[in-house]
Amino acid sequence: MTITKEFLEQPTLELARQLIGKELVHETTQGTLSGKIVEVEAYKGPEDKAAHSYGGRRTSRTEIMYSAPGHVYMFLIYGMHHCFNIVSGPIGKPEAILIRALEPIQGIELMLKNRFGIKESYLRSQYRNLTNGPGKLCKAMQLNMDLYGQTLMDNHSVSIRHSQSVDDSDIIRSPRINIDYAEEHAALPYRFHLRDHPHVSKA
DNA sequence: TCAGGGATTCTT
DNA sequence: AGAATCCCTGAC
Repeated sequence: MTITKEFLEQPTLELARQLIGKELVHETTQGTLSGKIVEVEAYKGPEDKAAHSYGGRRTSRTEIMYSAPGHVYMFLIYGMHHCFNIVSGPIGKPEAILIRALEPIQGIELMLKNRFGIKESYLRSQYRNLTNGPGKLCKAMQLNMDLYGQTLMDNHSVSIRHSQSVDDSDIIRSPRINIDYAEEHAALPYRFHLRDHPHVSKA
């Protein structure tokens, strides 16, 4: 069962928490790809120095963050890697949640092909390395700039499904990764991940 | 118009 | 620890 508008309208930090354990699904022409969300980070709009929308920055890149929750915010980082984000918060408040790691569920062979181009024997050893980072999961799941501005709801190619619920005691909250430039906001506990899960990004 | 830097990943 | 690699942003 797919998530609802009401689910997406939760405050950003609660939505981030609730996304842990959900299944991210991408229907491609080559098949269905999906994975369980095991790590996310919240970016809280104008008042968060780590956010692209800090200070109300509103450009063609960040524009979608000002729209309704549930839109897809894609961006390219370091000239090479895509990152997949879900717009959150009320309309006009530019918040978003970065999906940082998945546990592969469906379409694992295609994901391996997308990531490494190869080969059955290579598979097993690389399984844990398939989607354990924001750029890696985009490559594996074929998430790219074409998805910018899509909605997670209206029968688009990307969606999120409910799965088994996750207990609070299995979730770790900690500071976000690679945002040293955010000064006093670098220490905010806006990262959520499953405890001891092998597909959480290392850092 | 242009220089600087980045919500990363892979290799050395 | 350093490279790859290029779009976005803000300043000039």
